[in-house]
Amino acid sequence: MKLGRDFYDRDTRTVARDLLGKYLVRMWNGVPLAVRLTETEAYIGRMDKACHAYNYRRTKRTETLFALPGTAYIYLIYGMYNCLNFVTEAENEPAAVLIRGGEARSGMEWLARNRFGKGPAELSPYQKKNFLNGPGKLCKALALTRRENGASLLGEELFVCDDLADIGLETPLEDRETLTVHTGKRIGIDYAEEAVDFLWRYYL
DNA sequence: TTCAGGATGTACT
DNA sequence: GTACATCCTGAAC
Repeated sequence: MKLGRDFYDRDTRTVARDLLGKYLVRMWNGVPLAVRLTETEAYIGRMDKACHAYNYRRTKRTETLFALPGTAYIYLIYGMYNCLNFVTEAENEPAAVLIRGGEARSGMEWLARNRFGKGPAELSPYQKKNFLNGPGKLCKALALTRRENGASLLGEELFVCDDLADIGLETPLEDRETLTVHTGKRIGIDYAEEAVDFLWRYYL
């Protein structure tokens, strides 16, 4: 089933946890690229110094964080990489889940081409091991850039579902096993004072 | 396998 | 001008 607005319209930490094991689907040249989500982080503007919209700071960049839940927030980081987030909680409550990592489930040809400019068979062991284990890597493989900032997650082009049958594929048995969710401190936010210790990173 | 260093552009002070 | 929710390469071990 495709996740609807109600899924995103909840506490951001709950959404971040519940997204683990779900499938992010990106339509690309008429083909579904599907990634099983394995790592997420929560960012909550009203109380979190690590959030771009901390204390409701509203700028051109953070505007998307104030949008309806179920909106994609994509920003440029370090001048060359894009990071994908899902906007959560009520409209005008700036919060989102950063998508930090996943595993390829469908559209491997395109994912590999987008990521490394070559086919899956040509990838080195190192490239396979580090295929989608980072927010910039995931965006590159899915060809997501700031052009998609503000896009809806409830349409046909970009969405999340809990079963690969939703895109006409079979869900692997291993994906049906009980999930073990780990929590930890978020990555790369050393500047965020007390918020560096929040255990708002979730991973399988 | 780990580490240092560099790439690169924009948002915000 | 400074920092940034990152990633890759090459060298050392």
